[in-house]
Amino acid sequence: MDIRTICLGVLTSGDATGYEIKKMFEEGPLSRFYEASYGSIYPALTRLTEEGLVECTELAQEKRPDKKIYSATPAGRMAFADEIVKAPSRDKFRSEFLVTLMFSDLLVPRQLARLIDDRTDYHLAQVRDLEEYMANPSADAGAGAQFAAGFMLSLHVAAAEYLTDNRYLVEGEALLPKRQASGG
Amino acid sequence: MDIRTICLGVLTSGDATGYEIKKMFEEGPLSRFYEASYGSIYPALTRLTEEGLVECTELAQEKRPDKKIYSATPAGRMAFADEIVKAPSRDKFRSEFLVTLMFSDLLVPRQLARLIDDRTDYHLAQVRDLEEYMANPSADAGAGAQFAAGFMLSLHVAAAEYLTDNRYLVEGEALLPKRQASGG
DNA sequence: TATCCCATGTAAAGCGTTACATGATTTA
DNA sequence: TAAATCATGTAACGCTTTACATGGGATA
Repeated sequence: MDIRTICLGVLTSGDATGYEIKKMFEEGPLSRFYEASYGSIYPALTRLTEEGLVECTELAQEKRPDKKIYSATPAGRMAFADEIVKAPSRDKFRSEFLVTLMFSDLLVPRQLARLIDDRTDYHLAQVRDLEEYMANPSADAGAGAQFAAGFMLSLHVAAAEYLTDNRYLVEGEALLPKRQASGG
Repeated sequence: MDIRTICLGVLTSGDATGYEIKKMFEEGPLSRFYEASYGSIYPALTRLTEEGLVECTELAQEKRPDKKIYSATPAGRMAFADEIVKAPSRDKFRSEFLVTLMFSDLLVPRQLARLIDDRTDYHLAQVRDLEEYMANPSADAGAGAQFAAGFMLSLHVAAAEYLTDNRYLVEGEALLPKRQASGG
């Protein structure tokens, strides 16, 4: 599913400008499992308009570019409904952190400890954010958004716990490479 | 970190052909958090060779293309060591599944149930695979590879559990949209 | 006899980001 | 006075996939 389709889906739930859609990719549940830049959002909206899947109402503003408010057309709603019933593709996950850990024997103990500390803090920060979100869900958040947020929350909890409980597996080796080799 | 750098890292741990490197991206721990096709691997190896970071020994074979065995040079090892100490970029995670769930009100209950069933099965299959890997680690697997596999295992366990325990949150709404709206 | 495994590689196309261009208003 | 917010958009570049090209041997 490309950014264009996600934009269409967002507009199916309510009118928005390109700027506001960018915000949704930066904050809120969507930001946890999708990213998009202006360079993909604005061209997507232009193309969706050309294809008749969304409509654009321009709102004149002084000292600023006109605000372009997009909304899904009936054709757009149908096109998105057709997309959403398709089987979703596999999750794409790419982790430089885990690659780095696979080669952690090239790091000195202090670097490795710092790496794992930082990553643990990151997951815990996500946990805090998501718990706050779950406690005070935004008004427009449906059951799906909350479910997705809860899903991500459980992953971040698991990640932080795993790192805390198992870091010794790599740190032990980093601390004692010579000793282990000669101690057998 | 691009595919080229990962290839260099793999060759730092042992000689391999392009075909074998592709296998590592399809099986083993690396496959759980990185993907790569021949179209990126072969050009990467060519470029690494041009830059003097890897060396190539051709092994003549009958009725098959010559096997090209690549190995990291001292310069390559140093270049990779420099890369690996850099702070890894944030994990990239993109989930069409979660996007679909955010719009689950557009699905009929049977479609939604099927979607969640399939995804739960997928995570449980990954759990089985990873548990088997952890029980019988391949000979070349270092502590880092096992740590990474354990990390992914804990994520898949958490995902499967979350789906099982919380699917009612979205399925309840899909089953009773009219009733809830009129039930005050 | 069909499919998978081995083994290499290229060209085109897709999808996206980054950096640039513009500029007033509010907040720290 | 520096930075963030609002607000749009384009062009160049980067990275990767997909599809193509080639073809024998082993396995089911």
